[in-house]
Amino acid sequence: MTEDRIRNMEEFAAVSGISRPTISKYFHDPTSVRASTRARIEAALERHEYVPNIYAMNQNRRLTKNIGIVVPYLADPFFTEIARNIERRCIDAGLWPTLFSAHGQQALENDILDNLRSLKPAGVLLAPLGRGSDRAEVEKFCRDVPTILFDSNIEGLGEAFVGSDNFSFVSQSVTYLARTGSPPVFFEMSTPANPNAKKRRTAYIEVMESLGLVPEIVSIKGDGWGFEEIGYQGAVQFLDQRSLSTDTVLCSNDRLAIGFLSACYDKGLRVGNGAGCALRVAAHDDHPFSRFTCPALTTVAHDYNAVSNKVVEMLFDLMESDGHFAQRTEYLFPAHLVLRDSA
Amino acid sequence: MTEDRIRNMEEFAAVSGISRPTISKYFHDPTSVRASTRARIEAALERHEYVPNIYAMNQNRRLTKNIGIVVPYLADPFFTEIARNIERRCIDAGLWPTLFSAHGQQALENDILDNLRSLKPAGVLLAPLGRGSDRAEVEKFCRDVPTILFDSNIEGLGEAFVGSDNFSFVSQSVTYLARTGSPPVFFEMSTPANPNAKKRRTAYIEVMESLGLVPEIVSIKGDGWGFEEIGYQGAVQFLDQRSLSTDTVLCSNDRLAIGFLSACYDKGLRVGNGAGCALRVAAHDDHPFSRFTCPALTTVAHDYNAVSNKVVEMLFDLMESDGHFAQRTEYLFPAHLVLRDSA
DNA sequence: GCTTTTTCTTTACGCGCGTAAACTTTTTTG
DNA sequence: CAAAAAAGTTTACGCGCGTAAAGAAAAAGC
Repeated sequence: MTEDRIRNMEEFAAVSGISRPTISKYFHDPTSVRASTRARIEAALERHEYVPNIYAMNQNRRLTKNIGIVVPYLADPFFTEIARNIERRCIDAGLWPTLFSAHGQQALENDILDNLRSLKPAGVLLAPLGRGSDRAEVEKFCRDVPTILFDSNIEGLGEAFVGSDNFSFVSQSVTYLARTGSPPVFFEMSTPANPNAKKRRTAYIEVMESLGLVPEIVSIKGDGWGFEEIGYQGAVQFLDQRSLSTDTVLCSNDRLAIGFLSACYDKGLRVGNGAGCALRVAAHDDHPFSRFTCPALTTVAHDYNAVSNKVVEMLFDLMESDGHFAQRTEYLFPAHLVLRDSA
Repeated sequence: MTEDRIRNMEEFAAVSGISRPTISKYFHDPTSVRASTRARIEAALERHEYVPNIYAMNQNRRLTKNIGIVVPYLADPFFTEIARNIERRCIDAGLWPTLFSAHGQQALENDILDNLRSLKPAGVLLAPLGRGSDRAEVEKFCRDVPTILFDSNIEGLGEAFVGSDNFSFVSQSVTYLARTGSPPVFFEMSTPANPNAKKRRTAYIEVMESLGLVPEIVSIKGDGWGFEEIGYQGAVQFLDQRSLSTDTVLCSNDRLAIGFLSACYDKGLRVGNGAGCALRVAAHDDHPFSRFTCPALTTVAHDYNAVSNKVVEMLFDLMESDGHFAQRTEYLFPAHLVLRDSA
């Protein structure tokens, strides 16, 4: 590697023997120049280390290669996992993804959308806070920036929505539980941050009734994103105050169940299927830690791969459609039951 | 809000009645202009929505307001938590933090450092993979970009290091365990990714010997960042093959302990202090989920706040010192014992 | 070999803002 | 209130690159 440091595209054009506009084309899309030219550029690239200045590149380009990924709460391994998948696919496609977390706060979500605007992203993948989102702000953002919603749907916003089918979750857990023992009560937060929770409640009622069973819901108080703690406290109350009408509990999501199981353990209640077990507990999401609860949690799993694949596929379509689809579409993926020891 | 959309600083200068260079100064630092001028600018800002183009801003500026935060594995809630703290403080200081995760992979860590270079960050806060890092690459990066290391120290790299004092962790856990029951065996991965693990092992030996006890270490195989699974498998082997010489296990970190406890549960071994308990288990880190293990995990906690405060403080110092300290300093914060039910 | 098509070169301008210099206005100071 | 200091205005140039237009060169087609 020669020692003369290349300062800009002009200089690099000089040492490579190719004109600057052609170099510019190359960096925009290497396949857009003739193979022989490409070879010469890449040869020069190995001799003289040079990287174009992103700021100068993005300044005039109508479309950058930036992709914004926004999740509501990164401390939840569920989102970390899905974000990781999406990030990787974007990188592989030559894009520049940036991950943001609203940390459960509306103000932060709004700030992120503001910042994102000035990043001039080619597309944004947004998993909104849900109930906690500032609908007007999100709506304004979606008008200005090509956005695909995932995980939490906000009716009518964004160019498309990709997520899991909440009915599929609940129908599988409920039918399994009802088939193998007493029908479940539904354990949830009374004011869930996430719209999926409401859909799961509705689905629970529907499925129970279709089985000729009487739905029974336990709604616990609690705000914020500390679901495990909320589940724990709720379980303590629930187990203390209540003569159980059934021995089967279906939690709205795994994180509530983690707290619930912890409370059961502390109270000396054995959870599981076998003899000597006082309770069965199941939930939804297949949280990365659910395999390590005591006992291991029976749950219904997202199709992580299908969802993240589809999100990215939609993103690419969107970029090719100039940032706008003729029609807003919703894609819902079915879930699958994961049997472990807790139910 | 008037409807004429402002396209650039020139136009905004016109409608606000202030010259463009002054407007430019204002956006660089609002306090650098006279209060009366600031008021006029901010009044105009409310009438005409205008945000300067970051790309054009950063193009010529010697120093951007970008801050890079790099962690080895974002799916570990420990890093999510500390990243959240740091992000918030940067935002409050008017900086522009961007979070990256190497997802446990060296190639990705290198990619991130490459990208970060072209972001021209004013500073980078780097928690390296550790053993998995490409030392040469990180070293080159640190020469070009003002970097502060945290969590994992790599000797000599970066302008400073901020982390927790591993000796403090281990001395507290070991002395507590030895005082209240049998001395602990040390349960760890044989080839830990993180340098902290090695320091904890050394500290364990040292503390045990200083108490006149014989150190005993169980090293389990396993690669990658799925510590819970590794801990689970390790525990299964350990519990099967081994006649326990002691009933007390000290895990190198909480995530291993989560797996360990899960295995104990599956094997019907009761963990805790009371009568009827077969084992005591403790660990280090105070992972956000440790409160919900069965039983709740006794552990030694990082001083999250002190660490993230110090990291950011160092970052600000670094920016004021033109990106370079005369001397590399290491700051180690003591940990504190968190007593729960597992030991 | 000649024409057509593709690719590259030359030339030129603009993006939105940073910033330096010289000058003017406003504020502070004694 | 005059002088000094501080803050603002005008003017001008540059950053590194995108990109359009016109012409030259190379590749492809027949």
